[in-house]
Amino acid sequence: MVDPTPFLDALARAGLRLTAPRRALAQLIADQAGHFSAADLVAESQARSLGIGRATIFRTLDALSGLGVVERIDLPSGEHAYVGCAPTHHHHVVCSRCGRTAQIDDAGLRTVVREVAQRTGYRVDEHKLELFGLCPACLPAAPFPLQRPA
Amino acid sequence: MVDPTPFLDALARAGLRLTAPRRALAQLIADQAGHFSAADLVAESQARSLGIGRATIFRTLDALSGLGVVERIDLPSGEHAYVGCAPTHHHHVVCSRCGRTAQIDDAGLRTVVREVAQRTGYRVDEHKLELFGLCPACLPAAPFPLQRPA
DNA sequence: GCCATACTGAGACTCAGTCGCATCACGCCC
DNA sequence: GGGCGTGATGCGACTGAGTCTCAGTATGGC
Repeated sequence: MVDPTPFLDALARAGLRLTAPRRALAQLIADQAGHFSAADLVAESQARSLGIGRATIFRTLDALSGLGVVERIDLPSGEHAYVGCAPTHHHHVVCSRCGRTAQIDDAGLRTVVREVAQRTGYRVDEHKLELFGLCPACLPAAPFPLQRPA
Repeated sequence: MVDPTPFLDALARAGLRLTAPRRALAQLIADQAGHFSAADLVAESQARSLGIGRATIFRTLDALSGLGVVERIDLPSGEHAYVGCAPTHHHHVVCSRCGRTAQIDDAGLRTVVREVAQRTGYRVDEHKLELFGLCPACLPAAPFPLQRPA
Protein backbone atom coordinates (compact mmCIF):
# COMPACT_ATOMS: atom_id res chain seq x y z
CA MET A 1 0.00 0.00 0.00
CA VAL A 2 1.33 3.42 -0.94
CA ASP A 3 -1.93 5.29 -1.01
CA PRO A 4 -2.80 7.04 2.25
CA THR A 5 -6.41 7.89 1.30
CA PRO A 6 -8.04 4.93 3.12
CA PHE A 7 -6.64 6.25 6.39
CA LEU A 8 -7.65 9.82 5.66
CA ASP A 9 -11.10 8.72 4.51
CA ALA A 10 -11.60 6.78 7.72
CA LEU A 11 -10.63 9.83 9.80
CA ALA A 12 -12.90 12.11 7.81
CA ARG A 13 -15.81 9.68 7.97
CA ALA A 14 -15.44 9.56 11.74
CA GLY A 15 -15.68 13.35 11.87
CA LEU A 16 -12.03 13.77 12.84
CA ARG A 17 -9.93 16.58 11.47
CA LEU A 18 -7.52 16.09 8.59
CA THR A 19 -4.54 17.93 10.01
CA ALA A 20 -1.07 18.16 8.49
CA PRO A 21 0.49 15.72 11.01
CA ARG A 22 -2.27 13.19 10.34
CA ARG A 23 -1.82 13.46 6.59
CA ALA A 24 1.91 12.98 6.99
CA LEU A 25 1.42 9.99 9.27
CA ALA A 26 -1.13 8.42 6.93
CA GLN A 27 1.48 8.64 4.17
CA LEU A 28 4.14 7.22 6.47
CA ILE A 29 1.93 4.26 7.40
CA ALA A 30 0.94 3.69 3.78
CA ASP A 31 4.64 3.54 2.89
CA GLN A 32 5.35 0.71 5.34
CA ALA A 33 5.87 -2.62 3.59
CA GLY A 34 5.22 -4.88 6.56
CA HIS A 35 4.29 -4.36 10.18
CA PHE A 36 5.72 -1.38 12.00
CA SER A 37 5.97 -0.13 15.55
CA ALA A 38 5.17 3.26 16.99
CA ALA A 39 8.92 3.69 17.47
CA ASP A 40 9.45 3.05 13.74
CA LEU A 41 7.10 5.90 12.90
CA VAL A 42 8.80 8.18 15.40
CA ALA A 43 12.20 7.40 13.88
CA GLU A 44 10.92 7.76 10.32
CA SER A 45 9.19 11.05 11.06
CA GLN A 46 12.43 12.36 12.57
CA ALA A 47 14.41 11.09 9.58
CA ARG A 48 12.07 12.92 7.21
CA SER A 49 12.06 15.99 9.51
CA LEU A 50 8.29 16.00 9.72
CA GLY A 51 8.33 17.60 13.14
CA ILE A 52 5.61 15.37 14.52
CA GLY A 53 5.58 14.83 18.28
CA ARG A 54 5.78 11.38 19.83
CA ALA A 55 2.46 11.84 21.60
CA THR A 56 0.77 12.73 18.31
CA ILE A 57 2.04 9.52 16.72
CA PHE A 58 0.64 7.43 19.56
CA ARG A 59 -2.64 9.37 19.52
CA THR A 60 -3.02 8.98 15.76
CA LEU A 61 -2.26 5.26 15.87
CA ASP A 62 -4.84 4.99 18.61
CA ALA A 63 -7.43 6.80 16.54
CA LEU A 64 -6.72 4.74 13.42
CA SER A 65 -6.83 1.46 15.28
CA GLY A 66 -10.08 2.55 16.88
CA LEU A 67 -11.42 3.03 13.34
CA GLY A 68 -10.17 -0.41 12.35
CA VAL A 69 -7.92 0.73 9.50
CA VAL A 70 -4.80 -0.04 11.49
CA GLU A 71 -4.54 -3.10 13.67
CA ARG A 72 -2.27 -3.81 16.58
CA ILE A 73 -0.62 -7.21 16.56
CA ASP A 74 1.43 -8.96 19.23
CA LEU A 75 4.60 -10.49 17.81
CA PRO A 76 5.88 -13.78 19.27
CA SER A 77 8.77 -11.80 20.78
CA GLY A 78 6.28 -9.92 22.93
CA GLU A 79 6.69 -6.69 20.99
CA HIS A 80 3.75 -4.72 19.72
CA ALA A 81 3.41 -3.80 16.10
CA TYR A 82 0.81 -2.29 13.82
CA VAL A 83 -0.38 -3.09 10.32
CA GLY A 84 -2.58 -1.12 7.99
CA CYS A 85 -5.66 -3.14 6.99
CA ALA A 86 -9.29 -3.10 5.93
CA PRO A 87 -11.85 -2.31 8.64
CA THR A 88 -13.51 -5.73 8.52
CA HIS A 89 -13.22 -8.72 10.82
CA HIS A 90 -10.11 -10.64 9.83
CA HIS A 91 -6.79 -12.03 11.02
CA HIS A 92 -3.18 -11.75 9.92
CA VAL A 93 -0.39 -14.03 8.79
CA VAL A 94 2.89 -12.35 9.55
CA CYS A 95 6.18 -13.15 7.83
CA SER A 96 8.80 -13.57 10.56
CA ARG A 97 11.55 -12.62 8.13
CA CYS A 98 10.38 -9.51 6.28
CA GLY A 99 7.41 -8.53 8.42
CA ARG A 100 5.01 -8.45 5.49
CA THR A 101 1.46 -9.44 6.47
CA ALA A 102 -1.43 -11.00 4.64
CA GLN A 103 -5.01 -10.50 5.66
CA ILE A 104 -7.25 -13.55 6.01
CA ASP A 105 -10.94 -13.77 6.70
CA ASP A 106 -12.70 -16.26 8.95
CA ALA A 107 -11.15 -19.33 7.19
CA GLY A 108 -13.22 -21.79 9.24
CA LEU A 109 -12.39 -20.25 12.57
CA ARG A 110 -16.05 -19.69 13.34
CA THR A 111 -16.47 -23.46 13.61
CA VAL A 112 -13.49 -23.71 15.95
CA VAL A 113 -14.87 -20.95 18.16
CA ARG A 114 -18.27 -22.66 18.30
CA GLU A 115 -16.68 -25.96 19.23
CA VAL A 116 -14.57 -24.38 21.97
CA ALA A 117 -17.67 -22.68 23.38
CA GLN A 118 -19.50 -26.00 23.45
CA ARG A 119 -16.65 -27.89 25.06
CA THR A 120 -15.78 -25.35 27.73
CA GLY A 121 -19.18 -23.82 28.45
CA TYR A 122 -17.71 -20.34 27.96
CA ARG A 123 -19.57 -17.78 25.93
CA VAL A 124 -16.91 -16.58 23.50
CA ASP A 125 -17.32 -12.88 22.70
CA GLU A 126 -14.03 -12.09 21.07
CA HIS A 127 -11.13 -13.95 19.53
CA LYS A 128 -7.71 -13.21 18.19
CA LEU A 129 -5.77 -15.45 15.84
CA GLU A 130 -2.28 -14.64 14.72
CA LEU A 131 -0.19 -16.78 12.41
CA PHE A 132 3.53 -16.49 11.93
CA GLY A 133 5.71 -18.02 9.26
CA LEU A 134 7.35 -17.16 5.98
CA CYS A 135 5.81 -15.36 3.06
CA PRO A 136 6.15 -16.80 -0.46
CA ALA A 137 8.96 -14.34 -1.24
CA CYS A 138 11.03 -15.32 1.80
CA LEU A 139 10.36 -19.06 1.62
CA PRO A 140 13.09 -19.98 -0.90
CA ALA A 141 15.73 -18.32 1.26
CA ALA A 142 14.93 -20.36 4.39
CA PRO A 143 13.99 -23.95 3.69
CA PHE A 144 13.78 -25.05 7.35
CA PRO A 145 11.25 -23.94 9.95
CA LEU A 146 12.67 -21.55 12.52
CA GLN A 147 10.14 -22.55 15.14
CA ARG A 148 8.17 -25.67 15.91
CA PRO A 149 5.70 -26.26 13.08
CA ALA A 150 2.10 -25.51 13.93
CA MET B 1 -4.67 -25.29 40.95
CA VAL B 2 -3.23 -25.05 44.45
CA ASP B 3 -0.42 -27.56 44.06
CA PRO B 4 2.92 -26.00 43.10
CA THR B 5 4.68 -29.30 42.31
CA PRO B 6 4.16 -29.15 38.52
CA PHE B 7 6.17 -25.94 38.43
CA LEU B 8 8.88 -27.29 40.71
CA ASP B 9 9.03 -30.56 38.78
CA ALA B 10 9.48 -28.67 35.54
CA LEU B 11 12.33 -26.63 37.02
CA ALA B 12 14.03 -29.72 38.43
CA ARG B 13 13.63 -31.65 35.19
CA ALA B 14 15.30 -28.80 33.34
CA GLY B 15 18.26 -28.99 35.72
CA LEU B 16 17.42 -25.69 37.39
CA ARG B 17 17.82 -25.22 41.13
CA LEU B 18 14.93 -25.38 43.53
CA THR B 19 15.64 -22.30 45.58
CA ALA B 20 13.48 -20.82 48.31
CA PRO B 21 12.27 -17.88 46.15
CA ARG B 22 11.35 -20.28 43.35
CA ARG B 23 9.40 -22.52 45.73
CA ALA B 24 7.57 -19.52 47.13
CA LEU B 25 6.77 -18.22 43.65
CA ALA B 26 5.56 -21.64 42.49
CA GLN B 27 3.13 -21.63 45.42
CA LEU B 28 2.08 -18.07 44.64
CA ILE B 29 1.39 -18.94 41.02
CA ALA B 30 -0.43 -22.14 41.99
CA ASP B 31 -2.67 -20.04 44.26
CA GLN B 32 -3.80 -17.75 41.41
CA ALA B 33 -7.38 -18.46 40.35
CA GLY B 34 -7.21 -16.85 36.91
CA HIS B 35 -4.56 -15.07 34.91
CA PHE B 36 -2.09 -12.87 36.72
CA SER B 37 0.51 -10.29 35.86
CA ALA B 38 4.10 -10.00 37.01
CA ALA B 39 2.98 -6.95 38.97
CA ASP B 40 0.36 -9.10 40.76
CA LEU B 41 3.07 -11.46 41.92
CA VAL B 42 5.26 -8.58 43.03
CA ALA B 43 2.39 -7.13 45.07
CA GLU B 44 1.40 -10.50 46.50
CA SER B 45 4.96 -11.35 47.46
CA GLN B 46 5.25 -7.99 49.23
CA ALA B 47 1.90 -8.55 50.95
CA ARG B 48 3.08 -11.93 52.21
CA SER B 49 6.49 -10.45 53.08
CA LEU B 50 8.29 -13.08 51.04
CA GLY B 51 11.20 -10.77 50.38
CA ILE B 52 11.50 -11.75 46.73
CA GLY B 53 13.02 -9.19 44.40
CA ARG B 54 11.21 -7.89 41.35
CA ALA B 55 13.96 -9.12 39.06
CA THR B 56 13.65 -12.62 40.47
CA ILE B 57 9.94 -12.67 39.77
CA PHE B 58 10.50 -11.67 36.15
CA ARG B 59 13.36 -14.16 35.80
CA THR B 60 11.31 -17.00 37.30
CA LEU B 61 8.31 -16.24 35.10
CA ASP B 62 10.67 -16.22 32.17
CA ALA B 63 12.11 -19.58 33.12
CA LEU B 64 8.69 -21.14 33.73
CA SER B 65 7.29 -19.85 30.46
CA GLY B 66 10.37 -21.17 28.70
CA LEU B 67 9.52 -24.57 30.16
CA GLY B 68 5.93 -24.23 28.98
CA VAL B 69 4.29 -24.57 32.41
CA VAL B 70 3.36 -20.92 32.46
CA GLU B 71 2.13 -19.14 29.38
CA ARG B 72 2.07 -15.49 28.56
CA ILE B 73 -1.18 -14.18 27.12
CA ASP B 74 -2.02 -10.82 25.62
CA LEU B 75 -5.28 -9.43 26.92
CA PRO B 76 -7.51 -7.41 24.58
CA SER B 77 -6.63 -4.33 26.62
CA GLY B 78 -3.00 -4.74 25.53
CA GLU B 79 -1.82 -5.85 28.95
CA HIS B 80 0.30 -8.93 29.44
CA ALA B 81 -0.75 -11.69 31.78
CA TYR B 82 0.39 -15.17 32.64
CA VAL B 83 -1.47 -18.41 33.29
CA GLY B 84 -0.23 -21.68 34.71
CA CYS B 85 -0.82 -24.53 32.25
CA ALA B 86 0.31 -27.91 30.98
CA PRO B 87 3.43 -27.94 28.78
CA THR B 88 1.59 -29.14 25.66
CA HIS B 89 0.45 -27.27 22.58
CA HIS B 90 -2.86 -25.62 23.41
CA HIS B 91 -4.75 -22.36 23.56
CA HIS B 92 -6.74 -20.48 26.18
CA VAL B 93 -10.25 -19.16 26.65
CA VAL B 94 -10.10 -16.28 29.08
CA CYS B 95 -13.04 -15.03 31.13
CA SER B 96 -13.12 -11.25 30.76
CA ARG B 97 -14.91 -10.92 34.07
CA CYS B 98 -13.07 -13.14 36.57
CA GLY B 99 -9.89 -13.88 34.61
CA ARG B 100 -10.27 -17.63 34.94
CA THR B 101 -8.91 -19.51 31.93
CA ALA B 102 -9.69 -22.85 30.34
CA GLN B 103 -7.17 -24.75 28.31
CA ILE B 104 -8.22 -26.06 24.91
CA ASP B 105 -6.38 -28.28 22.50
CA ASP B 106 -6.25 -27.95 18.71
CA ALA B 107 -10.09 -27.96 18.35
CA GLY B 108 -9.92 -27.99 14.56
CA LEU B 109 -7.46 -25.16 14.27
CA ARG B 110 -5.00 -27.33 12.38
CA THR B 111 -7.43 -27.35 9.46
CA VAL B 112 -7.76 -23.57 9.60
CA VAL B 113 -3.98 -23.15 9.60
CA ARG B 114 -3.61 -25.49 6.65
CA GLU B 115 -6.28 -23.60 4.72
CA VAL B 116 -4.66 -20.24 5.46
CA ALA B 117 -1.31 -21.58 4.29
CA GLN B 118 -2.87 -22.78 1.05
CA ARG B 119 -4.72 -19.55 0.38
CA THR B 120 -1.88 -17.16 1.17
CA GLY B 121 1.15 -19.20 0.09
CA TYR B 122 2.77 -18.54 3.47
CA ARG B 123 4.46 -21.39 5.34
CA VAL B 124 2.87 -21.13 8.78
CA ASP B 125 5.36 -22.07 11.52
CA GLU B 126 3.60 -20.80 14.59
CA HIS B 127 0.16 -19.67 15.59
CA LYS B 128 -1.53 -18.10 18.55
CA LEU B 129 -5.24 -18.22 19.25
CA GLU B 130 -6.80 -16.45 22.17
CA LEU B 131 -10.49 -16.46 22.99
CA PHE B 132 -12.20 -14.07 25.36
CA GLY B 133 -15.66 -14.25 26.83
CA LEU B 134 -17.47 -15.31 29.96
CA CYS B 135 -16.95 -18.52 31.90
CA PRO B 136 -19.96 -20.62 32.93
CA ALA B 137 -19.81 -19.18 36.45
CA CYS B 138 -19.91 -15.56 35.27
CA LEU B 139 -22.43 -16.06 32.48
CA PRO B 140 -25.63 -15.76 34.56
CA ALA B 141 -24.49 -12.41 35.94
CA ALA B 142 -24.05 -10.78 32.52
CA PRO B 143 -26.61 -11.87 29.93
CA PHE B 144 -25.45 -9.49 27.20
CA PRO B 145 -22.17 -9.57 25.26
CA LEU B 146 -19.73 -6.87 26.29
CA GLN B 147 -17.98 -6.88 22.94
CA ARG B 148 -18.96 -7.70 19.41
CA PRO B 149 -19.72 -11.46 19.19
CA ALA B 150 -17.06 -13.49 17.43
C1' DG C 1 31.24 -30.79 54.62
C1' DC C 2 33.31 -28.41 50.50
C1' DC C 3 33.06 -25.73 46.60
C1' DA C 4 31.86 -24.26 41.90
C1' DT C 5 28.45 -21.80 40.17
C1' DA C 6 23.64 -20.88 39.47
C1' DC C 7 20.74 -17.85 41.64
C1' DT C 8 19.47 -13.77 44.32
C1' DG C 9 18.15 -8.76 45.77
C1' DA C 10 18.96 -4.04 45.19
C1' DG C 11 18.77 -0.45 42.54
C1' DA C 12 19.86 1.98 38.44
C1' DC C 13 18.46 2.03 33.85
C1' DT C 14 15.74 1.82 29.37
C1' DC C 15 11.93 2.27 26.70
C1' DA C 16 6.95 2.29 25.44
C1' DG C 17 3.19 4.69 26.28
C1' DT C 18 0.35 8.48 28.86
C1' DC C 19 -0.90 12.98 30.63
C1' DG C 20 -1.41 17.98 31.32
C1' DC C 21 -1.21 22.17 29.39
C1' DA C 22 -0.46 26.18 26.62
C1' DT C 23 -0.72 27.01 21.82
C1' DC C 24 -2.17 26.23 17.10
C1' DA C 25 -4.97 25.57 13.06
C1' DC C 26 -9.06 23.05 10.90
C1' DG C 27 -13.21 23.71 9.03
C1' DC C 28 -17.98 25.34 9.99
C1' DC C 29 -20.62 29.48 9.67
C1' DC C 30 -21.59 33.95 8.30
C1' DG D 1 -12.73 35.71 2.70
C1' DG D 2 -12.52 36.14 7.70
C1' DG D 3 -13.84 34.91 12.56
C1' DC D 4 -14.19 31.64 15.95
C1' DG D 5 -14.94 27.40 18.73
C1' DT D 6 -12.81 23.48 19.67
C1' DG D 7 -10.27 19.47 18.44
C1' DA D 8 -5.49 18.58 17.64
C1' DT D 9 -0.66 19.47 18.52
C1' DG D 10 4.11 19.56 20.66
C1' DC D 11 6.60 19.63 24.61
C1' DG D 12 8.23 17.65 28.46
C1' DA D 13 7.41 15.43 32.64
C1' DC D 14 5.73 11.25 34.25
C1' DT D 15 4.57 6.19 34.89
C1' DG D 16 5.22 1.45 34.89
C1' DA D 17 6.93 -2.84 32.77
C1' DG D 18 10.81 -5.11 32.04
C1' DT D 19 16.18 -5.49 31.85
C1' DC D 20 20.86 -5.29 33.44
C1' DT D 21 24.76 -5.28 36.52
C1' DC D 22 27.08 -6.72 40.34
C1' DA D 23 28.38 -8.25 44.74
C1' DG D 24 26.83 -11.60 47.83
C1' DT D 25 24.32 -16.06 48.89
C1' DA D 26 22.97 -20.83 49.03
C1' DT D 27 22.10 -25.10 46.20
C1' DG D 28 23.29 -29.56 45.33
C1' DG D 29 26.89 -32.61 43.15
C1' DC D 30 30.85 -34.67 44.86
